[in-house]
Amino acid sequence: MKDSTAEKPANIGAESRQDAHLDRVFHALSDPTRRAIVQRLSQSSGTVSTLAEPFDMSLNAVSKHLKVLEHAKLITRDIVGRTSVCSLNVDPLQNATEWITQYTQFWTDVLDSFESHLDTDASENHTSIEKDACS
Amino acid sequence: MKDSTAEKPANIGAESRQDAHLDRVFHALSDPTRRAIVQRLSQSSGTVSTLAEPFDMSLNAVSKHLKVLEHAKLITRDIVGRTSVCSLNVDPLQNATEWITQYTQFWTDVLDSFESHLDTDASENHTSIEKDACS
DNA sequence: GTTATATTCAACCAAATGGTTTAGGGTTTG
DNA sequence: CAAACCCTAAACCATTTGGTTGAATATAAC
Repeated sequence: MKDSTAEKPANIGAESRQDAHLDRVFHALSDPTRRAIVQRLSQSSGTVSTLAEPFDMSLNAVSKHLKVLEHAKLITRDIVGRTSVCSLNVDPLQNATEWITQYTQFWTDVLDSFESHLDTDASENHTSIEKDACS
Repeated sequence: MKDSTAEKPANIGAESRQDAHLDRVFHALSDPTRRAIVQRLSQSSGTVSTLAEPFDMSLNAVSKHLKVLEHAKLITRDIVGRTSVCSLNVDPLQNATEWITQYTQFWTDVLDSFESHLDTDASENHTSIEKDACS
């Protein structure tokens, strides 16, 4: 249901460009301050000091967080006068969800068909996967 | 479709349990080795040595990665004999996508209606958001 | 031109991360 | 029992991270 020719099995341990970008995106989202900034920017663009204002930390710290987000291409900057206006870019967020749903969707599909197949059983934990362990 | 009363605006900088869990999930996914493990586990459960085999690193390193995934509740372990069988748990993955799509979905909706509103214009960059900068 | 404002850069620091090696605890197997 | 096997624990190391402070740069305002 996906590509089957373009994806080389690849020696695990070699890291593609795409992978490196996902690294940065997920890492950027792994910090509560940065997630709050993304949240905030989803409503409107903002300058650095505007974005820094709600947080109990130095402006420089927020500036660094913004640089992390920028490096992950989650935000773009627009320098206007002496201010730097940051805007959200949702592309990497969609890449991230695509990566995740590749696996969640698979399992929800499988489990849906599984449950509809024996539609009277009460499965107490239908999210942990046991399948065939180490064939 | 979700809670709307339970979410307090919260002093930014205070971190809820939910947030701390998202921290761990996103952090867990920010490493290519761990993502490869998740990928691998989405097909079948596996023992630690089975999971470690494709990687060019010590077993202990993989063991640590698994502990990170376990701490993020992305995997569960089932100790059988002297082996530890790891299985994927998709719940946190769904939490992560829910958090992300909260913002991507908003914008794709907005931009969809925007584009359908002036349905002849060619917008060259409809993913970077500029809106009202620092009202 | 001087001063205030907005932001970045650089140096520094403690703590966490990702890896290693060595040792140890259970569990099978001979 | 002894030896091999699977895995975790602990100590160690280099690098990164997330924060600080202080100086530097550039624009705006006076």
